[in-house]
Parts: sequence; C-alpha cells; structure tokens
Amino acid sequence: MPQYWLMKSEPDEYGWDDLVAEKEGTWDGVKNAQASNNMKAMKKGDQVFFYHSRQGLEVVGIMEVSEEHSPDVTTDPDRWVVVKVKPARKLDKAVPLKEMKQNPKLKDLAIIRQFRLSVAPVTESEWDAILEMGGG
DNA sequence: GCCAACGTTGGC
DNA sequence: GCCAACGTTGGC
Repeated sequence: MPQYWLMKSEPDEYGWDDLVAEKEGTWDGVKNAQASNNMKAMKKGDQVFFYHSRQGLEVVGIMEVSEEHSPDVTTDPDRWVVVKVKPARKLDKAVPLKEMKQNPKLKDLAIIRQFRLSVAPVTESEWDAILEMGGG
C-alpha cells in the first residue's frame, strides 16, 4: 500500500516541466522540521501530488518516490533530507487551490489548514477526491 | 527558557 | 508587491 503526499514548488524555481525534462528529480532545499519528517516517512513507490505555489496555485501532476531520503548536501546534511522523485503522469486538468477549498471532502487537507507546509501527507480519500477533480 | 525581532513562505 | 502566518534566532 503506497502512501500519499503533496509537495509544493514554485514553477519559477522548479516546475512540473522541469521534473519531466530531468526524468528524475532530487527534492532538495526543504528546511522545515515538519516537512522534513514527512520526507523521512516516504517510501519508494509512494505517490505524490506536485503543486505549483505562488504561480499557478494548482495541483498539476503526480510523481512517484524513486529513492527514499538521504542527507541534503545543498543545505545542512546533518539536519535536512532530500528524496528523489520521478514524474508519473500529468493530470488531465490541473486542480486549483480555489476548487480544493470548495470541496467539503478536502476541508482537512493539510495544505489548506497549514498553508506554509511544503511537504504534507494526503489521505486516501483526499487523494481520490483530488484525482476525481483532475479528470481521474 | 522566555519571548520579541526577524526571516521566509505563499495566498491574495 | 504586500502582508499574514509561522518558524527560527538571540538577548536577557
């Protein structure tokens, strides 16, 4: 049973298209204890929504954890970790934050309750609801 | 060990 | 570009 997650990135910095171009991306630079703990809990094969923050404000695609956590040499390797991810597929239709906020099934979604959390768990029912909004 | 100041994130 | 939310830092 894979677990579900959501990770945010500013498309200016690193967007969905950048991940697709790279084929496998290293999710680095996360300097937040809660986000870091979530990354440590990720297992290979877990499914992750890619959310565009600042510009876009929408879930654009799904990626898969391809390598579990290792020290983040771009920040402080004693403190923070990276995971590696591969793009799985793009959603037929990007799901905007505005619509997620309007969906009662998503009222407890971690990124709505705590908007600054950049790596957050998603429950199976939340995952299904977002997938449905994104065209299956 | 408290808490004010400061820095960063991200929605608007 | 602004600023609210919130995490971190550092003076006491």
